[in-house]
This record gives sequence, C-alpha cells and structure tokens, in this order.
Amino acid sequence: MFEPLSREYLAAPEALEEKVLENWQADDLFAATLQARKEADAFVFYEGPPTANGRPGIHHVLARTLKDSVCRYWTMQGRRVLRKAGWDTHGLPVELEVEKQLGISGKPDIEKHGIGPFNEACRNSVFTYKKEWEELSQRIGYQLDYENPYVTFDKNYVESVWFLLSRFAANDLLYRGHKVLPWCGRCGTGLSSHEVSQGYKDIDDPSVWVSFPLQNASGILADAALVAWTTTPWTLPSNMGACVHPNLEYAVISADNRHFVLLESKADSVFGEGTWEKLGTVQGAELTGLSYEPLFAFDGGEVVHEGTKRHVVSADTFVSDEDGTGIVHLAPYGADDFRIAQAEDITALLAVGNEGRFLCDVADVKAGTFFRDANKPLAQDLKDRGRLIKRSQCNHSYPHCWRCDTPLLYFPSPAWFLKTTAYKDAMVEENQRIRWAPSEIGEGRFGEWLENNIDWALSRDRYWGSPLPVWMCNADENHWDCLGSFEELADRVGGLPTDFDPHRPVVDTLHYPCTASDCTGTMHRVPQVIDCWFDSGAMPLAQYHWPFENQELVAEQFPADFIAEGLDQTRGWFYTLHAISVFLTRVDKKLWAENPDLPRLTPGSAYKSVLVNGLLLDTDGQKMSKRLGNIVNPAEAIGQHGADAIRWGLLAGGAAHLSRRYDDRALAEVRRRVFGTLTASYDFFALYARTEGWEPSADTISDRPPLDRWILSRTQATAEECAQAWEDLEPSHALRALEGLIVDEISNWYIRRSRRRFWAADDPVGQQSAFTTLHEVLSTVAQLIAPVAPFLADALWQRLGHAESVHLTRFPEHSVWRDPALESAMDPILRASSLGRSVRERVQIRVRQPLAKVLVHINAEAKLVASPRDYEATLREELNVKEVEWVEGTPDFLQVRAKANFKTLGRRAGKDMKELAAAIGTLDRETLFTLKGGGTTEVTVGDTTYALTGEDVLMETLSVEGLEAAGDGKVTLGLVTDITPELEREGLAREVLNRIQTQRKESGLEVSDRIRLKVFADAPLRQALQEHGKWIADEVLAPDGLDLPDALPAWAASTTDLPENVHHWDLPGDVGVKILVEKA
RNA sequence: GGGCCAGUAGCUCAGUUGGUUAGAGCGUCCGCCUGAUAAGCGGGAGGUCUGUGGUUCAAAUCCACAUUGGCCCA
Repeated sequence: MFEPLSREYLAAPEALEEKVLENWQADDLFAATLQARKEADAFVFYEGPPTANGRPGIHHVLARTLKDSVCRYWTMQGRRVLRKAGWDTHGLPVELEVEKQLGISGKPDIEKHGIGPFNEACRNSVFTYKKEWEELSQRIGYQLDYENPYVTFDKNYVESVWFLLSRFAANDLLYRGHKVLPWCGRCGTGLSSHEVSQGYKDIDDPSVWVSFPLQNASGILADAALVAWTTTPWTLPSNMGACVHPNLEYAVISADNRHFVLLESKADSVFGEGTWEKLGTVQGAELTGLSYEPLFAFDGGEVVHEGTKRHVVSADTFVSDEDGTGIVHLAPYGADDFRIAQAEDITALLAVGNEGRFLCDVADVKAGTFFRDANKPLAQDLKDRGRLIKRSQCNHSYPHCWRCDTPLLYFPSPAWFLKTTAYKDAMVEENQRIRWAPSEIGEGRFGEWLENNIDWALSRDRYWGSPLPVWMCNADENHWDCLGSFEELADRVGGLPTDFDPHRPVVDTLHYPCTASDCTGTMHRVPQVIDCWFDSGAMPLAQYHWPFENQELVAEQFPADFIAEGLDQTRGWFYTLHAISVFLTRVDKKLWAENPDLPRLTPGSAYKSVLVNGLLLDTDGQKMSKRLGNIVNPAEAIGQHGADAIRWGLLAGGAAHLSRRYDDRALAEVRRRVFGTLTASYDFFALYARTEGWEPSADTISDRPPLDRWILSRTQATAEECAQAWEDLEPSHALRALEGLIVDEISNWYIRRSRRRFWAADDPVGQQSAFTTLHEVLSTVAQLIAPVAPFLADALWQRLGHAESVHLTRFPEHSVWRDPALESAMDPILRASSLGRSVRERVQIRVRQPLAKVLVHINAEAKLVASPRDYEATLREELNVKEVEWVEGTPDFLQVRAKANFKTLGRRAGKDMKELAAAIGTLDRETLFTLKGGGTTEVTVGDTTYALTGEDVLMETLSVEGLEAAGDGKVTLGLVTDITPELEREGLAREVLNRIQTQRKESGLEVSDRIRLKVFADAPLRQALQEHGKWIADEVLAPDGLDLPDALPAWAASTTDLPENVHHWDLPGDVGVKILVEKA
C-alpha cells in the first residue's frame, strides 16, 4: 500500500495511463458503471456522430473531453448515462474521397463506373478511419459504447429516416420546388459551397447597362426607363422582373433626350458627367407594381415557376446601392431572384437549361449555344434595338468547376423541401427552453437563424446517401408517394429482394403502378438522396430504429439532457436535431392521435442543454490546417503529456465557447504545477504513512485540530463549487477551484504547516488526525478530478488503498466537513503570514531567525464568527516568532484611516459622493471610534449635511507605530525585531540544524534513518549548541545526542581536506562550523 | 452585406448583480525554505482594462459608434 506515484507519473504519464486503461478494459469498467446504475434515473446524452472518413485531430480531443467529463460527472452523481457511439457515414465528402480512390471524377464518371460498385466503395471507405477514431477515443478515456454504435447507412437507420420523412409528407410539409445552386453545365451537377470556393478564377466579362422602358407609368415617370446593370447578358432573355430597394431614393433624369430612372449617385458613371439633368426623385416603393417592355421576344424555354405576372417591378431589401444602378434585373439564375419570383408570383422562365446551353433561339443566338458565348451577340442585338445604354468590360473573379474548369452558372434545380417555415414559431419557442452554454449563442446565433428560417432544401442529386423515399408517377408528376417503411414499400412492389438494402441503385429498380384513380402511370423513385444532415438530425430516433423497435427506450431517452459540439454545428446538427424533433413531437399531431399505443415523446426540442465549444487554434492563434502544417497530432501530444494533462489543459484553458490555443507550454505547466503538486502531496503522505506504518481505519477522529477541520471544510467547499460548475456547464470553473485547492490549500498551506505532525511521535492523537485528514482529503480530490483526469484519479485513488475504481464511486459530498466560519477565520492568518514575510524581507531578517513577538490586529470589519486564534500555533511557526499578541480594539499605536462605504452612501449622496468620500477620508480618530462604537456624526458637503453611522464608514488599519509593520487594510501586523543574544543563539542553532539536515539528505539517508552526529565549532557557536543540542539531536534523529568535542582536531583549521562525512559550512555572521553526519 | 463572439500585465487567461486598492499562472528581478529535494515558497517590478463618446455620484463591467481578430451565414 501507498507506493510512490510522483516520479513514475511525471516521468512517463503515458505509461501509467496505459496501465490504468488496461485495467479498465480488463474489468470492463464502463459496463460496470452502467450495471451499477441499472435502476437509476437516466441522464440522457447524445453523441454527435463524427464523419469517419477523416483522421481525428486534436480539436476532436477537446470536444470529446467536454462530452466525456460532463457524462462522467453525472455518472458519479448516480445517473445512468447511456452513451451510444455513432458514425455519420453518408454525404458528399465520402463520395469525393472515393472518387479520388477510384481515379474518377464527376457524375458521368460515377455512372459509367456504376452506382452499385461506387456506393459499395463508399460503404467500405467509411470505416477506413473508424479504428483510428475508436483507439484515440479510448486512449483519451472517452467512455462510449463502441460495441453498438449507430451507423447512418445501416438499413434500420435509413428506415427510421424514411419514417420521419413520411411524417413530414403526411403533414403536407414535404414539397417539390427549385433550389438555385452553383451548377456545372458540363458535369450536370450542383456544387457545394466548399467545392465552389476551390474554383474561383479571374475572367473578363461584359458589363452592360440596359433599359426597361416603363409602361403605363404616369407623372414624372411617364416615358421613363429603368436602368439595370449586369455582367451576365446571357441571363437577360430570362429576365422576369426588375427589383428596387423600397427605401432608396431614385433619380429621374434626362439624358440623350430620353428619361431614365436610377440612383443619382450612379448617373455620372453611366451617362458621363454633365450630360444629364435631374428631373426629380422617386422612392423605390413607388416603383413597385409598374410593368415594362420585355427585353427579348422568343418562344420556348422552360418554365420553372408558374406565376401570374411577368416583367414587373418589385422591391426587396437585398438590393444594394453599391454596385450597379440600384435596380436589379431579375432572372431565375439567382437565389434572391428566385425567392422574389415565388413571393411575388412572377413566372420564371429559363432560356438556358441545365447543360448550360440555350434551349431555344433568342435573337441571333441559336438553341444549343453555350451560355457565355451568347453574351456578345445578345449585347449587340440590344444595342441595335436601342436598349443597350452602355457597355464595357470587367475583370472579376468568377467560379469555375473544380473538376472540369467550366465556368459555373447558378441554376434553379428541382429539389425537395421541408416546409420548416410552417412551424418556425414552435421552433423559436422551444429554443427558449434550451439551456445554451454560453447563452448568447442560443439567443443570438441560433435564435437569429431560427427567426430567419427558410425551408430546408432536403434533396441532393447524389448517390451515396439515404435515398429519398419518394416514388413519382411517370404519367403525372403530381402523383407521388412518400413511403415510411420497408414494409410499405414491399406491399407496393410485391415483396423486396432478399437482404434488401435501401441504397441506390437497387432501390431505384423498384416500381409499382400509380394508385391515383384513372391513372395508368408507373411509380418510379425520384433520383435524389437525402441531405445527410437529416440523417444526423434524426439520430435521437433512428439510433434505436424507432418507431419500429425500442419504443419504450426512446421514450425514456428523449430528449437529451445534454449534448456538446463545436460552434460550427449551430446551423448544422443543433438545427437539424431541433427541426426534426420539434416537428415530430409538436407539429405532427396526427401521429400521436392515430397511434395511441406509441409511447409519447416529450414535446419539444431534442436536447435540454447544449455546451458549445469554440475553435482550437495553434500556439500562435492560427487556425490549424494541413496547408500551414501546424496540425497537432493527438497521439504525439498524448505521448508527450499524457491524456489527462491534455484533457485538463484544454478544459482549463478558458471558457469553453471561446477559441483557444493549443499550447505545449501550458500543458507542461499543468503537468508540473497541478499534477506534479498533487502527486508530490500524495508522495509526502505515502512516505510517512509507510514509515510510520499508518493504515486507514474506520475509527472517527472526534477532536481534530482546527487546521485539519479547515482543510476538510475547504475540500468540501471545493466539491460544492465543482458540482455547481458542472451543472452550469462551466468546466473551467471547476478546474480553477480544484487547482486552488490542490496547489494553494493542500500543498502550500495544509501540508506545509502540518509536516511535523506526520512524524511527531510525542503527539499520537495529532498524528493520527493528520494522517486521517490528509488521506480523506486526497481521496476526495481523486474523486473530484475524476471527470477530467480519469487516469490519474484512478491511479491515485487505488494507491490510497481503495479497492474498486474511483469511477464507480459517487461524487463526494461531505456536508459535515463544512464549516464556513472556520474557513473565513483562516483568511486573516494567511494575510498575516504574507505581511509578516513581507516585513522580514524588508528588514532583512531571515525566517530561520526566531523573533520574540508579533502583534496582529484584525479589522473589526471582518466580523469573524470563528476566531483566528485557533490557528495561533500555525501563525507562530510560519513566522517563527515566540509569541503572537492579538491586539484588541484600536489602540493608539495603530494608524487608522477612514474610507467611505460607496455601497451605502452612493445612492444617498449622488453628485456629492466624491466630495463626501474625501471628507470622510479626513475624519479624525475620535470621530471614527464614535461611529464604530454605534454613534453618529454629521458631515456637510456643499449645502447638504449627511448623517453618518458606523455602516457608512470603513475603517482600515495601516501600520503600527514604533514597530516594523505592514497592513493591507484588513490585517495589520507589527513585528518586534529586537534580537536578543538568546534569540540569536537559537537562530544559530537552527542554522546548524538546517546544515545537518542538508547533509543527511546529501548522504542519501532515509528520513527514518538514525545518525551519529559530531559538530566542531568555535566559542560563540558552542554556547548555542550546548543550549540547543538536545533539541537538535531529537530533530535530526541522533539518538546518541549531539557530540560537541572540546578539542578541535588538526584539520579543523582547514575548509578542505576534511575526513569522510565531514562538511564545512559558513553560517551567517562569519561563523564557520564542521559537521560529521553518518548512519548510526 | 448580416449575425454572434473576443480584445484586460511581456505571454496565456480570471474578473460574479456597476462600488473602495483590477487578479492568477508563466516570464522577469530579488529573496527564502526544505524531514516533499532533478521539487517548492515568498516579495517586488510590470496595467491609459483596444479607441472615442454616452448613461451614472461611480464603468473593465451598461449603451452607441469605431477599430482589430475569430467563427457562421450570404
């Protein structure tokens, strides 16, 4: 029992941690904690599924540590915390990775390769890094059930996703529409914003200003034409409207004998300075509803939105006054344009199709022309017809396809939407019930996002994803079904293939006759797959194949008490979880009405609290990226510092939501300062427990000294702070409190001031109390650090002699230890110690030199319940004084100062406060004492007289006349610095004692070894040693006493060439001494 | 362009509802202790709390604007 820990741990944290890990795995600790809490209340946690097609980085260690620590805390609070691992397996990143592996690129390549083999490759690639993730997670102590993870491509998972989607459809919240996407006409595919950002290039484009002559306008606008600007003349045939800003003021001008409307500030650049004349102004809002002459007349094209209007003016705030003319030409090739068309019911017609080519002849442009090649002829045509006002070239950066380098167009592509805007209010309301840490994200970032909610574009024109379970009739596109289970599909198609897997392409081969009456069409699945964010958002239900299985379990495990992810998930997982759950539990009333046996899920969001963590930057505050080469390899970091130090360092390094830096130096400091101090404290305890043969016993110690009760109280206070911090989702607060307890209170104060008691054979009761107390304190600390430093906690716990793992214990709660009065009484002692050392420093008297007396005065304001006098012995030893004199009242030799109490006076005094404070500062001693004695006084400032009571004035004591003194306002201390010959001799004796101990240590003696001791000294020292020899001998374990020979040997004159085991020392005051220390 | 966050000592960060002298660690200077010893401790020095304006008797804290950086979304 009580083997040392410090050296072993600090030298190689990794080795110790791996040993601990092996034990956990051998005992299946995670299963054991769950087993022990089988009947306990659940604390529900959802694991946000990582994408398993990339290596885990150090930032994942941060997120996983946060999750793990909170879950461990609640487990220690006795809750049953299931932690099902999960993997996000679908989506574009997987496809791109596989394309690279297969050496193909783009949709045509994939289809040539075959969707079947392609998807098979995707499925296999997903787990390339799974093992690495699992190993890292385990190595950092992230407790998670890896045996039964949820996997989003699993057929059961997909079936749950289908079910959820069918519920949206059943509530008429699934609809077909168009989504404007960056689009490559050659590849025939939409691109994600990430892909687009990889392909910007500078190219030249025409820049044209065209006119829209108003029709049926009156007044100043009669015969005027709007001026619009574009760099994409190819979109002009598809022009469907013009848009202005409702609140901008537009000028009506005359130029070239015609009238135009545009922003006045832009007229010079379009028409040239001095060539135009302002006729008047008009508000944007006044232009709305007017119609104008279309730019082109042609037949054909594709209608993508059937509306009641065309070529009209509308107003919207997206119009800016910076570029162009303040009047925007609307065509379906823009997201804002498309949105306005839908809102204003404007018909949207495409002249350019999804291959990037014209669908019909327009002016001189033939059908089939590539869109950019039409710019010139169209501009020429407009010029010929007088509709082109100005033309120039502009060079700008334009997105290109990263695969084939073709310029992209924005294209309204058919897509399926979830009508989330229909229940936006419910989402906003439920968001207010979520506890966000930090709260600003819930109100701000997430709240804003919900307020500006737009319908969820759900479909993706891709291959590797949950297939959209919509079957559509080939005769009438208005006939479509959204299927909600494999059984339903089997019923329709007359049975499913054996080992049915719902992925493409097999699912695409399943057809059935249209069920609409009088329709002879066939139902085919639509080609799209589902946005993989829907997969992950469905996780609370789909992870348990709900509602097909586990109905009761899901009812218990919904919603989550806690989730935690990075800030980047605000509009990702945090949103999709919320959107799906609010819909299912609040909007879908039919489901619950029609299925009374289905256990009800608590209405609301999918999570009650969420801890958001910020970015992890490198040491210089730079974002970690492969390009910069500043990625921290987690395995290397763990090898260097150990997982616990990294966990601690990452969590302590600032508020969780702030971006913080990964700093090797900070981690090294955690190891040294926190873990080093803790393990050294344990080693101190263990050393003397072994030496003295101490063992823990069940006996209670009835009468512990105040210092022991103090540290117990502080430990319990810290436990309470930690519990509060975990419940507030503020891990760094818990760690700060623990660091203070470990470093300042246990090590630097309690142990430092208690050391002697551990070997004090003359006080067995005190010794027993010291051992028991420190054992209890260290055990409690092991439990308190367990959520964050699980390895060290367990190693420490077990070395302290506890049988089972610390992780099976309950979070410490020893309310009987708590004694706030005792705690506050220590404060003046700590202050007095600090002041005393400060004075000694100033007067240059080292601590080893005993002094006769210290005077201590504690400000009456402190109003202490318990008396600091309980700690008098502690203070005496700390300051090395013979006597502490507690000064009562406020004797004349104390200098006092009055200060205004701003809190009580501020409101009363108002503007006079400043002067009043100054006046109070000058109050004399006598008045002060009157006040403090319960009397009152009056102070006049300006015209107002203020009646003051003792409460309004704070009295500080500053120094002591006639003594070397110091004060901090609350405690004043005066040191009697006269050194009598007697004290001087004791000081010298202490110097000798110190040298002997040093010699002991240098000779490699154990602390309990007995020694033989001989001291060779001259006259002045001899007297000191004769007086204190017995005491010295006792202290240094010299059973034969201190041998002080009268006659000095010949070598005593030299300081070199000394016999073995003899050292020469120079003591203060030019005193030399030679000491022999050898093992007895 | 919109939203959110941050800017405090040379560095990394605390700072509770506005209140008296803005704290800690690292680094630096000086010193000390040691029956925890390849550790440890104390005492100094070091701050226009990003800037400007405002509210207030009183602002690091509340408000506005600006500025720098970060993230998300356009």
